[in-house]
Amino acid sequence: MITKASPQRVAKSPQTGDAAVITLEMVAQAAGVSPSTVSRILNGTAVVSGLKKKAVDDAIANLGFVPNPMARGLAGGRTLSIGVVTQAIDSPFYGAALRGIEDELDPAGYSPLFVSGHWNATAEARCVDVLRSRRVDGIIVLTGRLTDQALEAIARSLPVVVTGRSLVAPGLFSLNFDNFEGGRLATRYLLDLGHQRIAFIAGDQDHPDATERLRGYRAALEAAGIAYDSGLVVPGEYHEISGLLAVDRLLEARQRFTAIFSANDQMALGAALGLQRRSLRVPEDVSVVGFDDLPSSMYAMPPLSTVHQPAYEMGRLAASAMLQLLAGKAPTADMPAPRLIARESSRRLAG
Amino acid sequence: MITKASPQRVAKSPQTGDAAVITLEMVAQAAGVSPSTVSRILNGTAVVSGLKKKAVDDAIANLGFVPNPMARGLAGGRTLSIGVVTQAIDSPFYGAALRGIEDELDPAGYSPLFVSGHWNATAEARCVDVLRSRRVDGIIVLTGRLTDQALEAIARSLPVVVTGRSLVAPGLFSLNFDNFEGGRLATRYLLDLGHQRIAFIAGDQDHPDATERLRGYRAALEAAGIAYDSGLVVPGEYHEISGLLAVDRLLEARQRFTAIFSANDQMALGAALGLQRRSLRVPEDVSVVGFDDLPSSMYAMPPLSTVHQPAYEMGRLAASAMLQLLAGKAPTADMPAPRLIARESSRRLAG
DNA sequence: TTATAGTTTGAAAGCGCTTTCAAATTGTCA
DNA sequence: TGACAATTTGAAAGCGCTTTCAAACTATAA
Repeated sequence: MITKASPQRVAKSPQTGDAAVITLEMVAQAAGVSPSTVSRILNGTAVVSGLKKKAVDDAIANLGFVPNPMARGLAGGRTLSIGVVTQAIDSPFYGAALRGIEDELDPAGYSPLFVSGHWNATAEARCVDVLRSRRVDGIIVLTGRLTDQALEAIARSLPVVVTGRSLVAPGLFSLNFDNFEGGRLATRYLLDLGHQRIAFIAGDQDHPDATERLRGYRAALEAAGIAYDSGLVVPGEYHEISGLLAVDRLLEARQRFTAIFSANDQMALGAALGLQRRSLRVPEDVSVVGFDDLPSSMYAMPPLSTVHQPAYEMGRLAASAMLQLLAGKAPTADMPAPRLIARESSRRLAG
Repeated sequence: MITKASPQRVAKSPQTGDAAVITLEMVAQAAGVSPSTVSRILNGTAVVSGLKKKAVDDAIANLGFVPNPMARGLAGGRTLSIGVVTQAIDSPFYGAALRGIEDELDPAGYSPLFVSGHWNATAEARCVDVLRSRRVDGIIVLTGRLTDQALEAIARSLPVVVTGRSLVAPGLFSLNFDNFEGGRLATRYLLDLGHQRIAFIAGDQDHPDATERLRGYRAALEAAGIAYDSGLVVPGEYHEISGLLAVDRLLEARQRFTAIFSANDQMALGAALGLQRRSLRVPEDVSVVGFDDLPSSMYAMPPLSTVHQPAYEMGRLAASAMLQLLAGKAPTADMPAPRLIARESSRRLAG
């Protein structure tokens, strides 16, 4: 009589050369203990006598046992995976954050599960549902457009870490960069260089970070006794093209300005290109300062002065906060303060 | 007597408002059939009478049932997740590919699991082990440094799709971009513009794609009857800084050249900066052509001429090939041919 | 010494699903 | 109409782990 083979039986691990699919039960047998004991040792759930512990550890090492996360998840309710709702996985800014998350989660045995929300509340909600259906142990939300209430609701069933806003709720930790201070810093830097007419290319005003940066711009102006001129502020969408268009608008409106502060680097780069198209040199004719300090900004032409936003660090902090949340502790992470990086796209106003 | 609550019981889905954790068994009960029948309908494993099917579908919809992937994975041996070994999740090039993968996998109900190999064979092997321990259904390897044999070995236990090389093996599909043709195209473009002394900034020579691009460069020169001059070829590491350093080296060696072809955009941008530092204008004094066509290259200063490499498309194709592999079909995907994108960083040689 | 409390350990019951196997149902042909 | 094959369905056995519960053992007190 022929019995059908069990489906998808993994043969051999080509890397390690170990035999296939070692189960906890096999470890138990090899160590001469019960499966419960092996599980306890694996999870540190209970005290086990030194002798048995050693026997089990040896068996695990010898057999090359790797616990099956599926089974663990099913039985224990933990999947050792963390959902990450990002906005655009291919954005230079979020990319760095994702790497930070990965680097922090990996040593703890957790794996990130990235999903892209595309700056869209509906899509983000769907992402959360996907993550929930995958039974992630927690969710990290990188900024995004979900409402605070929606986040609080998620936090009722799952630990949540969110960046880009300040929110206090049970089961939720938020990690906010001081965008106001960053905006203020950049503007004051330009003021200190003697610039008085500083244009501002704003980000999407639905975003708290964009509005905060604008607020910082205004605050610095005010502190310097310079009246706010709404004609110098043009809206943007955080993409290069917005920066280019913004310059066109400013120039067509015949605005006078000697410097541009852009709410992010991508728009700053677009603005630089727009200026060059109009035969205005950076920084000789117009100084440009960005925000974010993307890795490539250092190599832009000219290298871009900008407010450094520690995306990688932010990812690490978010992940570490999540780990603390999962451990039942109250996270303590705090974002570093904004720093201005002066490069060649800005200079002292001549005359 | 007090019984402890089961651990981590999810309360309510805040998004949908549905009651918590509907199981297949509850669906079966609601529809008045056995769990087996529900499973069969879910997976299309067997024919089920129209009546029962309708009852089950209704029950699923009413209860808002979402199958638990853990349980599915445990029982069925499928996890509906695909491991993706990428090199740097925050690289502009790979970012686009990852998005392509995500976009293609998502509608099929699969989730990608991204891990970064950091251009390091050992790290990549570890990544594969992590993915295997997570019981992914297949692995997509984006280029990387694993040997062909290592990949073939993995393919013996798991379907594999690999980009950046041409490899034929059972259970494995490879998707290669024609880097040779790309290199040839860029070089010929420059030759057609009248350039004769064209410097080449090479990528890491351990990479087939880098060596292929170099080969294309040489082939174009040869076809034009121009002798290959190794003094015009400088090594690089695919990062901006390499481009900058390469220009320094060329200039310090007093090489004459009117154009630079860089094996990727990042180095091209670095080179442009290096040229500017030496008071050489792009494109007036030196034409620059890159490779990749990163999204930001369009907004570089000046906008960079480059060989378009369809990273997003590549991701989609890789994912779609994986889906076909999983369905037991032989994938048919093929990469689009290289295209040259002429922008402002290159121009006809004057005189 | 025996009774009692405190520890370590194992047996066994799930977690939510898939899949086998056999039973029940339906259809077909003599 | 009965005998048999073909089809649809359900019962039950896992998948590999965690966790409860109670048994077995050890230490302490009377």
